[in-house]
Amino acid sequence: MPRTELTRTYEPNAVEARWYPWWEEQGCFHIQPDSGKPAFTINMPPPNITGQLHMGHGLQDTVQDTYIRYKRMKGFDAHWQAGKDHAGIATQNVVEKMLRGEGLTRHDLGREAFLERAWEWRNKYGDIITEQKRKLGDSADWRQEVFTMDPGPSRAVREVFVHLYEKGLVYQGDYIINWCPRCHSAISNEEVNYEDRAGHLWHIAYPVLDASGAPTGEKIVVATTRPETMLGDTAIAIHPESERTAHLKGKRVQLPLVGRVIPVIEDDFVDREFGTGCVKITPAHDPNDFEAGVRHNLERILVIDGTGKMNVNAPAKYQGMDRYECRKAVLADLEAEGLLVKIDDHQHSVGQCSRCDTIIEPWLSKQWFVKVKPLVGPALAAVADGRITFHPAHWANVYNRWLENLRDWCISRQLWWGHRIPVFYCEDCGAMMVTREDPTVCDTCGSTDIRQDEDVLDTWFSSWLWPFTTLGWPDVDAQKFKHYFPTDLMVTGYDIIFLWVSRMVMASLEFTGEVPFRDVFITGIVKDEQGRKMSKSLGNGIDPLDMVKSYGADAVRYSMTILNTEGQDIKLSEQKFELGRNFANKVWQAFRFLHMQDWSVLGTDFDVSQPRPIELADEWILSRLHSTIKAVDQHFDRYRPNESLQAIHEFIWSEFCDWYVELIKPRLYDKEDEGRRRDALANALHVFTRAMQLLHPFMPFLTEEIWSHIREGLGELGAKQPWGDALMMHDYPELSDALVSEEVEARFRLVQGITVALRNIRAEQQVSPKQPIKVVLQGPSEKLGVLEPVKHYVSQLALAESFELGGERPRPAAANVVDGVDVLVALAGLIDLDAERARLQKEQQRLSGFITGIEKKLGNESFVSRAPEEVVAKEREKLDAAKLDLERIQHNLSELG
RNA sequence: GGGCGAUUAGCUCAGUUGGUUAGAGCGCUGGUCUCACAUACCAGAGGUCACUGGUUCGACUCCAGUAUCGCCCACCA
Repeated sequence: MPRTELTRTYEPNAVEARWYPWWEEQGCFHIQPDSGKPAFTINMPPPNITGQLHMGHGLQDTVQDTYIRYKRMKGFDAHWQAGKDHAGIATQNVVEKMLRGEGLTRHDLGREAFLERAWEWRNKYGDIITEQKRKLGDSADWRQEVFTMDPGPSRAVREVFVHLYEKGLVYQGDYIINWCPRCHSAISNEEVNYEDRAGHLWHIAYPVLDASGAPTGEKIVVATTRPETMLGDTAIAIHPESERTAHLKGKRVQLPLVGRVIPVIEDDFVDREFGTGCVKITPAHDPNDFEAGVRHNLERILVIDGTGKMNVNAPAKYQGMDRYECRKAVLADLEAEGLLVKIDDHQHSVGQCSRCDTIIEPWLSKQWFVKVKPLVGPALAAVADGRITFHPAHWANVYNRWLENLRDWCISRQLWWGHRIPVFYCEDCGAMMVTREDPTVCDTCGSTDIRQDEDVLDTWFSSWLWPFTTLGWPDVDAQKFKHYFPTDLMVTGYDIIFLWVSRMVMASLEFTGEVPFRDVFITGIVKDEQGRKMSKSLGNGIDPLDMVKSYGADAVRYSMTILNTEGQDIKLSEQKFELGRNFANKVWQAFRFLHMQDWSVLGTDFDVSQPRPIELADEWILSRLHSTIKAVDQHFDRYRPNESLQAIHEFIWSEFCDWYVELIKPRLYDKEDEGRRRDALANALHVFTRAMQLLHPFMPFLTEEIWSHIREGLGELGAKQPWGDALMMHDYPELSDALVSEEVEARFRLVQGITVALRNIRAEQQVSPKQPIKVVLQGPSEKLGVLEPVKHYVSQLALAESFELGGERPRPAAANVVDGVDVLVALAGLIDLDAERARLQKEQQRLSGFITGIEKKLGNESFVSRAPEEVVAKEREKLDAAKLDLERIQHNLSELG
């Protein structure tokens, strides 16, 4: 049967381009809700439609796809729910930028036309990121993809808003929110990034007035980092029990530059020690001051508008100035009046908009909020009682702490792109209506003059519903919802535990009564080589698509998986992808070797699913295979896919390639005996195909390619195999405990030990690898008995021309001791006696130290009496074995003279 | 100010419930272009597990404290 020739090294690009479309055509990714299979569901964190693939996806998609493929092969109806996020602010920014290029603003277009442009943009560019994800091999059923602004999720958002409103959990009110003067919108606490900045603390003197309103000459000094806000001050606060400021109680002061007379109030939020002990109060521009204002019924004067400019409430000369321009002006004017008494350098944290980095203005405005307290308790309970488990577990602390301190969530955004708030106002009577369907008449006065709230909802207001709205909720009878919800696994970085994970739990419990997912796999963050976050501004990002092109998607997946050790951030450099490329090539080479054998010997009844253990090497590799299967499953179960892959790597590279393949070569090359050739090849193919199945979830392209060559190689036989066409649809190898044998592995370890000892002698004595050596083994008969049937393994692996068990000692000889067996190499004339002596002496020293240690331990009465019996017994065994080895070493030393 | 994480070989990191005089990859040294693979093979060097106490028969592992680094949270006017 003719076979396609394989490339000399693995070339991933062509392979990957071939298999992805084929999988999609074959429907390999399709969900099967009717199959009767149990569901396994992961909800893919929906990328923004403005998103570009970055290494965070490289990491997280790899983890998710690996689990999806693993579970699919394990017989689950694996559903990786894909979707995309409309990304309110980000998208609106992009579209507005595009408009600016045309010399337009969104206001020029008007709301409707603007939204049309936004949809156009979404339709044109919104799928780029999912196209990129395909390059990684993501095996999602893309037909199921959902967009946050699709009718389904939109209906769900509205349902949820109305539900919460009816329950009193959504309310509107005037509060201090984080305002971005560039986005012209409120944002939530979680969308503000704080950064320590060097600033100033300006000390300003406010003249004190007497009862008649005349200046007493006394001044109160307050300190501020934002002098421009003083224009909106409506009080000065002191601590009620502070002696330092007691004399100011009940006084009034005149606000400089403005002239307003404002009271001194007493409030214990003031820190007595800090600064002068006096605080200026600006209720409209500071959250603390706002609270104080509520307590003391103070006027709230907004002096900055939504664009960051001073408004009509500021004195005329400042009106229209930008807030920072105004700051300068205010300072200059205070200085001129002699009221600026001190300027200190001051380090303080400044909030910035996470979307555009503009400095946030705490700003009083009317917004919609979610009352979160009632949602927190159930969310905490779900983790506390184990319905949800974090991996690693310590992230539950972060989750808990955040929830415990959660403040109400500002959900209204002054944007156009997003889910419009379903609140309607009657223009005639002012009645407010919050409804599931758009009202046409006012339910209070019957007027038809109705206006919808201008604002849209925070993007996260649709995201927090994602695990169930993607599956059809609020239609709780939807097949997908019933079959796939609650989902099984959530994979994400620790940076969005607050923004997303905890909110999904709250929402899910409130609206479905169920947890959204059972396990949360928290990955580290991908950093650059120096541990810095990858960012555009630093230019230190590594583009996953470039890496796919240079090293192959499987290599990227391999490296991201293997580097993803629990709880650690990943320090990434391009070089790290060589790990994956090299391993892919190693697997390829192993297959090339099998591929170039004569497969016609397999006969017509060959069944690749059957092991064929004929001799020790076969039994050993099967035992190792099944030990590996067991380990892989266990590590998957404890959410350590890196260790699963490590185990597979070691099995293939260090065990299959380094030992098994080397050992079956003589059998494969046996011209005389076709049966021997067949058995060796059959078992090797059996083991190798199992290994490909194990590896498939991690490296799908490579393994699929190899399987296709196996299929081709088997010709008509291929069709008879119990597996389908696509490797990815195969069953995962099942563990067979019967094939795991510690006794077999122990025997093989002796072979390995002796082989290494001989190679070591070769290296130390600088004997060319080509030069055959004469070997004699001396030792206990049971050990020699074990070796008897497989001594050809050793002579083959170490190139021994003769190999005697229990023969006469050659003199002079290089010697090594392995597990009580003397490994002696006749090296007449060639031996470097000094090197040999040095090596033996070193070994002697090591053993003596070892023995002393154990003897000390065993000499300790408390150890013997208190340690478990088996531990003591093990120590005794170790001691005996070491003593035996030491004796032999000493004997060999004396033989050297 | 509070919390979390890290500290193990030159580098990047493993080390499962305390019981091996500590493991891997990369790098390094020496030897091999051996008919699957130099993106490889063979052999080897290299660590008082940050520090100090404690618990224990026994600590890289558990406890307390210290130091250094990193991250998160917080209403430092």
